[in-house]
Amino acid sequence: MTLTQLRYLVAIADAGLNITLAAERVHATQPGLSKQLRQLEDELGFLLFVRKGKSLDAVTHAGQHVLARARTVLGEVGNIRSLAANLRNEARGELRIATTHTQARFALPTAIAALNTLYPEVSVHLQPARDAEILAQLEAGRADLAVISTVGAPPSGGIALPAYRWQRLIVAPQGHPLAALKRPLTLDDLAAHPLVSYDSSRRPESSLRRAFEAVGLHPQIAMTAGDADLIKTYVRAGLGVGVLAEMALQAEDTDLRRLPAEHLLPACTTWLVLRRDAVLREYVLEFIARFAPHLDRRDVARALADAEPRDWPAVPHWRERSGPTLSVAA
Amino acid sequence: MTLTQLRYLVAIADAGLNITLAAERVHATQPGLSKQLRQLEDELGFLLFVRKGKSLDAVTHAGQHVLARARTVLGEVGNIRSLAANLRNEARGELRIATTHTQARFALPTAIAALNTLYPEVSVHLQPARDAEILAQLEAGRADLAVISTVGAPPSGGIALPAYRWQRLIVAPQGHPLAALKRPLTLDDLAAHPLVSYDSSRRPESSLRRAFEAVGLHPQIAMTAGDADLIKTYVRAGLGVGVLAEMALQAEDTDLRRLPAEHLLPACTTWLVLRRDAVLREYVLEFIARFAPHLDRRDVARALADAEPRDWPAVPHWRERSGPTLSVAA
DNA sequence: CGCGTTTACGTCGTTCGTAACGATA
DNA sequence: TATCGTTACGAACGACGTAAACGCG
Repeated sequence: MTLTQLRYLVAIADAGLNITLAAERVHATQPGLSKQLRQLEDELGFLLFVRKGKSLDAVTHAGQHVLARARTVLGEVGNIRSLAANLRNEARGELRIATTHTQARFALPTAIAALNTLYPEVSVHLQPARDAEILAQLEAGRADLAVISTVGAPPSGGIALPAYRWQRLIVAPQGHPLAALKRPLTLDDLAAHPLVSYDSSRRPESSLRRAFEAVGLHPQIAMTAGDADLIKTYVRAGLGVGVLAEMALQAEDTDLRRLPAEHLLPACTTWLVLRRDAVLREYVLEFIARFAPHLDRRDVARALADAEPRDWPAVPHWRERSGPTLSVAA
Repeated sequence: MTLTQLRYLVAIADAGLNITLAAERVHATQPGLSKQLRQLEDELGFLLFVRKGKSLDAVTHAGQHVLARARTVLGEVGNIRSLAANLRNEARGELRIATTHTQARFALPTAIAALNTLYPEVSVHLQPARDAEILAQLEAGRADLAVISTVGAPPSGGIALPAYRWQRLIVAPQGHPLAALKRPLTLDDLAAHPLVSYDSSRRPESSLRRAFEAVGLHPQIAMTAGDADLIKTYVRAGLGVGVLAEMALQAEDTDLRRLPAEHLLPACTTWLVLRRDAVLREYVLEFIARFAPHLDRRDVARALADAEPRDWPAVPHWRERSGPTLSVAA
């Protein structure tokens, strides 16, 4: 068993059992991977993949276990490398962030821009994914950092640092009946119109649905998208009333009427999630400091060491996020 | 970085920084280890050991971290190998048990003998150590299993399975004043005589000392040993009154008078401690089933998966440990 | 017929052991 | 002087890439 074999193994798994694709990703040739895989299987004495003809068809049950172990092995090897790179003050590296489209588009840019000026040799890789996949990406080692939002408790499966809190906004095109309301919006008002919101509100446990169901209402969700820009587009097209994150409404969206919904929908918290036992490169700490400036660097280090959540300083609201970091944006 | 390099690295650390000794243990040559170590250091870009002249003098601060990571890497690689060996129904293997002399001498033999008849090709390796070291051995991966006793809570740092409970006995030579007592023994009686007991009772937190100090007494400990046989020998020689585990007094010790001490000293629990996330070979589960027959095999598997202690069935007392397994002894 | 995997083969790099050297106590 | 680590060298192994063959859709 060699580290190369394990690396090839997870590359094949991550490439969807396509050896040729996996070979490209690890900068090696396809026969090389095939051979190493076979050797590993020979040494272990059982098949890691089920073959259908010549192709790989599925991961064996035993293969699942081996894969999981292999991932932690490679993770720890990566940790050793990070440790070394930190000691060496190595400026190059990469930062893979798994997150939602909303965060990537509206919340992360300033912090990433700031990071880029400080560490121009660090290549940032944003991996947009659906909520459920984000933490899986993190745990599988395909991301160094996850940025994800919840309504209540922090996400489990990693070390969660609270970044900021935010509210949802209701947006309607000018001239829409709701836009002309003189009184505060109610859930009944909303339930009377088709809604346009995020894909995640399709899930029955979504906080949007639950807010309605708590008072016996059933929202009519006309359409969902993963992307706030799409939501805004369809709201403009008159498809319905938009429900989206306040970060997603920018200064130039003057044609949309923004209706506060703090009194209707619970606040969300956006979390930075790190793998347990991960050694972070210096620039990752720098990024965290930019993205969540209210967190003391030592608090972050402690959270990583203790591997247990602790009491954090008050989490700022999105609107309160201070100017200095914002002005760094290119 | 290769697995070989990491294996050599921890071998050198475990050999007390003696490369020659480490080379023997990994069945390789000394120049080979030297070279691999240097290559690893070159790749990481810093020294793992501080050199004094040509010899290794200490582990670098960074080296400590790398060592810890390397151990978990090798542990996971071992887990993969165990997984494979289990699937293959491999009968060969080794079982390294870190434990105290008392357990090794009086509690483990029947279970080990039973294991040996079932799995003659498994070589059992007993590693006697002092209490504090035992769990360290386990966590460093130098043992597969720890057997250790506590008075109260289970030991932390691994998954603890309760094996059995036991009491301490007071032993005195025939003719000793205490041996002639007609009434139950008191702590005052004991405090009046020099005691001979285990090394662990030297520690101020030892349950023996605390039992005395709770009533304002200070025992006079004449001598300690790690070894019950030594304690018995010195009790016979008249050095003092012995305080030892009930398992240590056997049928042939007719010349010693045994005085119950349940009412004076708290009961002890002996635990089987496993590493978290360890893949156990089949024969280890078999051994556990022999040594702690009251534990359901599925409970053990669950405890390993959940990694959290749960409620165990009633833990038997040493005297109640059933006959069937005892009769298997060779 | 194209895509993807396996097989075959030649080259290169690396590891490993032996042997000699060097330093340290 | 004995012990332990380093350097040097040669042999053998193993990994890798190229090229061709094989199956499958």
